[in-house]
Amino acid sequence: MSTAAKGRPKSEEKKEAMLSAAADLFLENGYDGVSMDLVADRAGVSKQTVYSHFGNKDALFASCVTCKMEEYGLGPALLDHDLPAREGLSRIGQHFNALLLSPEAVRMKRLMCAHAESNPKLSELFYQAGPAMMKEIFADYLDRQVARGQLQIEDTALAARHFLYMIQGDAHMMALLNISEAPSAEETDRYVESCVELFMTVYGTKG
Amino acid sequence: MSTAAKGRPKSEEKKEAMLSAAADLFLENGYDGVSMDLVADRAGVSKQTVYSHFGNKDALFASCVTCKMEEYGLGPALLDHDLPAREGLSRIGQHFNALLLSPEAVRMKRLMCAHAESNPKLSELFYQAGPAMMKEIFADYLDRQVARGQLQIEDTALAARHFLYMIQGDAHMMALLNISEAPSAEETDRYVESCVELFMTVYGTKG
DNA sequence: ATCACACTAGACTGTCCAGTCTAGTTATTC
DNA sequence: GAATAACTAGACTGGACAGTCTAGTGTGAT
Repeated sequence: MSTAAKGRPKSEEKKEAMLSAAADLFLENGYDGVSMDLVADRAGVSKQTVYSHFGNKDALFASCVTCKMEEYGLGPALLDHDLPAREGLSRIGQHFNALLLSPEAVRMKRLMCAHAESNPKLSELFYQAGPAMMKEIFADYLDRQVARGQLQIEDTALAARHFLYMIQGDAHMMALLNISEAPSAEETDRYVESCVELFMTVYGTKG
Repeated sequence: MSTAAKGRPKSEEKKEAMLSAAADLFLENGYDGVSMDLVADRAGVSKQTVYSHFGNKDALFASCVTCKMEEYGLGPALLDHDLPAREGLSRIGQHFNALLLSPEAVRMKRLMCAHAESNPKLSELFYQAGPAMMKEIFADYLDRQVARGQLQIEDTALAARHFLYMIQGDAHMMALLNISEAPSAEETDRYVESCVELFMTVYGTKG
């Protein structure tokens, strides 16, 4: 039963170097823009080693995505349930926005869109670990605020979508499309605040 | 001055066949997934003719995008300025949503995202002719409704963003990522209506 | 009729790249 | 120290494909 393990074991260190190099390259240059030779080179490893660990390019790509998704999973500690709703929403909105606009997240989304047709499993993975997860976490937050009497919402899942999708707005679209004169951080902040305002008008408790 | 035009002129018909074939192929298979041989074949034309009309693959791609963008430009006739605001918004929202979810629009956006880094000119073209145009048209619509006393809005450009980006929501994200169990048409309709409702709560004139 | 150019069919070049193979080296276990 | 398997360096195969070239055939303007 005990794992036999005769001979030299595969190096976990090298595996990580390969994953990290490959992820960087894929995010920067896209799937087609990266050759296995380049990955091997960048990871300081021979090509054969890449194949011995991952089998083929597709599998390497999939491993990179899975790995990145696990990294992202650790992020939802930024909810402060005890703040007044308006401040809490504002903080969440700003953080969420910053996450969406980070170069890595933007590149990841581009990559997932590009291969959604040819590789729907990966884009589904991305959707579940990203947008769907965020939606769920935020809906829970809203539930708590309703319980605290800070908000008045019938369907918190629906309200969560209203808020999260509204907040993405122009800034996200422009980042995704790499538009040159993107709105400044201040403009984006102000937009987020306007969304919070709007949300509170609709879902805030009166008085 | 008059265009000299000696010899046989280039066939406009063939040019259109090439553009149409290439656009279909690019939208279906992405830039890297299409070879010039395939385009020539599909257009019923020899490869040399493709090169003689477009010079190289990049230029062909650019022509396809420009062409598609011109097609899309003709769409904003669906605004009925005389309807009550609630019905008008509902209609616009539904149309806008249907447009965003059409397979062609989804593929175009994927393509533009994928090449936003390597070809920002094209994605900018897309942004201007697509989202930016829509935003402008819709803000104008809101201005009119404010003038008619149907809505009460300080900043119509801001309100337009609120509405249009909120409305995209999950359905658009899932279409882009090719998620298998997309929401049904009824669910999406209901979501759009909920956005209209929310918008009217904030920006509708009382009583 | 003739010039000029578009067009065709297909061969060809050069490059890139996924994936394999080889021969030798190094680390790990028993 | 012998067996085993990971690893390296680099050559190699085979296929795809952008772009060019050639030689010949339409086709429209003057």
